[in-house]
Amino acid sequence: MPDSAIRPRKEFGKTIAADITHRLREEIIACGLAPGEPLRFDVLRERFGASFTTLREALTALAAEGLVDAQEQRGFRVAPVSRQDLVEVTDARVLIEVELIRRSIERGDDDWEIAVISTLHRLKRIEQRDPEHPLRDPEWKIAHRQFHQALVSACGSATLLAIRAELFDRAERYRHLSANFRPRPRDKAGEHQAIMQAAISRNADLAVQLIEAHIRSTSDNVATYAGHLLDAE
Amino acid sequence: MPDSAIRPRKEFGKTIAADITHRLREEIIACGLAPGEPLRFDVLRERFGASFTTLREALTALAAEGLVDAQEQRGFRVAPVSRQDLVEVTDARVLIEVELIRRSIERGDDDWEIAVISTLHRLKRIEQRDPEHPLRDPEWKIAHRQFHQALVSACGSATLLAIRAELFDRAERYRHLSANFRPRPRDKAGEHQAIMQAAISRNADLAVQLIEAHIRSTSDNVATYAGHLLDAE
DNA sequence: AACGGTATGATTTTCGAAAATATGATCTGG
DNA sequence: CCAGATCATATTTTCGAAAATCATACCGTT
Repeated sequence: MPDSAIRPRKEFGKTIAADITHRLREEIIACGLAPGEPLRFDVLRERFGASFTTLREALTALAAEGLVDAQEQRGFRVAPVSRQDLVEVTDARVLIEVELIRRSIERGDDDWEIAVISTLHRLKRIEQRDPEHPLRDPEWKIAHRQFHQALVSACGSATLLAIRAELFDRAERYRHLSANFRPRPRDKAGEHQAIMQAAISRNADLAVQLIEAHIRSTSDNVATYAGHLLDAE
Repeated sequence: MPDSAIRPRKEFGKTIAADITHRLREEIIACGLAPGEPLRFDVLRERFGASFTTLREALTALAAEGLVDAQEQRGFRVAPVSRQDLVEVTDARVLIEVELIRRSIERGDDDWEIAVISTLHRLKRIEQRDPEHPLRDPEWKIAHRQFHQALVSACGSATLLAIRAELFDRAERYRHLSANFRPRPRDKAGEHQAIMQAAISRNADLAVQLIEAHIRSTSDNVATYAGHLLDAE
């Protein structure tokens, strides 16, 4: 008999701290918490319904991921954004993602091909349904993330995948930052399609070239349309 | 008047949590806490003199760095070691360090050259003094770390430097693991000297080649002399 | 004896109060 | 009127007790 008739305290079998970490991460990436904004415990306590120490644990984890800035004895704040940081994240992503694509193309088996094709398929479906503002659609965000994840998933290095994931999150925050000012999304569907085809046909050089262009053009877009937000800090 | 006549509660103006994080990191790297060993709070509480939540915060931070393994609802343990992990860390280090050396050689100014030369000088001094078991000498460890840090310090990317630092720590733990079984340290002094010269003379290709060989041979050494520790887990 | 379920003890996880520290306002002497 | 010290308030940081969860030994049934 389910005596938890009142309500489930946490999302899923995890700890509350892990749950809060996840929710805070999403909120920071989506810029629901603005870059540089102070993260006061009273406010967080009310918003997330957890105690001081649990929140502190979550913030510490996010600080290690580069999404939160811990200022000793003076609390936490959302990691600030800057042109320099955007350039660094972009460069690091290119360096690592290019390497992982190469390895995945070399090592990927049938399951990998299936994952790449099916995640792209789902992404295109969602884009057809509502082609207007993809970043505002949580489903699109997840599908987009999963497609790029699938591309590199066969690289064979959990270590590099973890690093890649952190950089992807940091980059996604910048995309959100510019989403409100960008007039209209460019033709991402075509780019994704081309990347998929290059990967599946094991054309590593082409895939690498396309991925690098994809990452850099996204970054340029952010710099163009959110530039005024990057200098102010 | 120093009324803290009893004793200073923490290392330095930092928070206790940050201090514990630092001490725990050092201890794990030095294998004072063995790979895979459970990290029970009662034990840690006694050893480090901090409360549950403070320790929890430190462990969470180290989990994000890959030195601690967090098992939901079942506590923490020192991150296990394995051949696979050693290979991953080595590969990731080569990928990143090679890139950072290139950038540093391209961008490094006079101060960078001075830092490289002087950190190597100090390292050699310490090696002369006691050439036997360098890893057991805390001063050698610090000097060694600072030399390698100096080499890449001019790369211009704080993001990549942070990633590099984490990987360096994880690799250093493997070095400690094999230190007890390695008959005698190979000629690291010569290797460091050659790397320094290649860097200062701006011979990027040579420096990259030497660094890669340096990293890989260290890793091979670990696999050879600590192999029996890597399969057991 | 083997199996499944239950109670017991050990351990982790969470909480809110209390201590420590920073921030900001007020006062004093120059 | 300004600079520096002093106090009051706001906020973070730390603590140990209490709740939740997991591991294990025990017991009854087949």
